[in-house]
Amino acid sequence: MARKGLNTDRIVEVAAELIAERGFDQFSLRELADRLGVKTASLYNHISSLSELTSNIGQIAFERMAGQLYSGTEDVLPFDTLYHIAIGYRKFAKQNPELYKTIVKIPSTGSSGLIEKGQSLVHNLYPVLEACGLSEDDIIHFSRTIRSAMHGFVTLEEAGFFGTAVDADESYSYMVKALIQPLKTELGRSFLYNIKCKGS
Amino acid sequence: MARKGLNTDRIVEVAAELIAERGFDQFSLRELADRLGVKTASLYNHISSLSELTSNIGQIAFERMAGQLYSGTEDVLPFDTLYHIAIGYRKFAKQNPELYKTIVKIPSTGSSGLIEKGQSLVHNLYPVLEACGLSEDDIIHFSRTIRSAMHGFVTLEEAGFFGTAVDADESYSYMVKALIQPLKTELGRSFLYNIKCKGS
DNA sequence: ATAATATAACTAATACTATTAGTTATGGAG
DNA sequence: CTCCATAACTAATAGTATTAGTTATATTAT
Repeated sequence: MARKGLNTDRIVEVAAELIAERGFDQFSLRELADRLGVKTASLYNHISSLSELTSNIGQIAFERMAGQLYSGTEDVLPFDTLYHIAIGYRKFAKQNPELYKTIVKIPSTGSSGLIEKGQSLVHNLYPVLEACGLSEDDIIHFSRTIRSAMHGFVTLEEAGFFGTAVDADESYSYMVKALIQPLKTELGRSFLYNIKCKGS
Repeated sequence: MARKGLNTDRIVEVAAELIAERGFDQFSLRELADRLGVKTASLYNHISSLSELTSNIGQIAFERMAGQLYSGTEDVLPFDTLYHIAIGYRKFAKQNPELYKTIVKIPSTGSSGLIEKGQSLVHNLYPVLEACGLSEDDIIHFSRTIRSAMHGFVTLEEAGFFGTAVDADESYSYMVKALIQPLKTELGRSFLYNIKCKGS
């Protein structure tokens, strides 16, 4: 009964480790407790439920992603930040498929912490988009667009919805450029504004 | 012990109904069996496992979506098919959130039936894209791009990742046009080809 | 029409799951 | 050194999917 010095952070950390190793679908509190050298019920002194724990794991997944996305981002030319984020996003998802799956499969509790961390992933886009002369609303629209595209792509790819006939790397590159390229030229931006001014 | 005339199709149908009503996370074989007036174990005469059942539900979700997407698509001008599919996709996802969630949360078995039905959702795009003069590869790239964008958008929106400050309808409209509009003009298409010819 | 066979639905049991209540022992604060 | 909070425990509950084995029914062949 000696105390193991357990705390919430350590539990979340080891849980993430376990999910990364064995897969989200295989994860259970029993296995987690085993690895922590403790009985299952003891976890409840530090967490309130499995779904809360899952949400916390999703949050640290986002945090790690953000860390990886923004490391060495200072050297990079402002505009290339867009590409940097887009490429890094999929890279992380491919390197940590089970962790990313956790985000996808989180029960719909609408955890505000998770949502904030998810949104902050593309925060570095904003100054660049401002510099392009996009309005506040357009910045939101574009941000949602590229997040949707990135998230949708890695999700569909991981789930096997893309065939193998055509290289997925190329498709991703195509998609990212189709979204970003127009921002780079006066011509493309006028295109965007045109879109904005037209009715639905 | 009188036979209830049960079969796999009916089970899947009622399961989908149950998920639509009570939510994917609340779904269980017990509740399903109850509604079918049968004991849980009896279901196994018709299905082989829960995950197989879930995959089947995902398939009929895709089928219904395709049905809704392509109903009255003959009247529509060829090019507007693109918009028609994009708008219909999100419309279905919003009308059947729990059913769509099923697709998202399906265990990663890589069911080939599911994958085919998912891919066929955008099949009607192909002739239109061909008519635009896109190469075979570009058609695949574009198809993956718009599927990613649509799927990502409805998933993130449903999960609450978009704030309420800016209307999501507008964002979706923005996204769809940003992807499709370039195909409509010689200028935009040359833009696309340009993208294709450049290295990554 | 009757007998044989396949199988739908059943009961009962297994092995898991998360979660809660109540107990014991430990580490730190006063 | 004592008190108190609480970490870790044991034991139990209610739920899950799944399997094995039994019984009755419906269909098929004779």
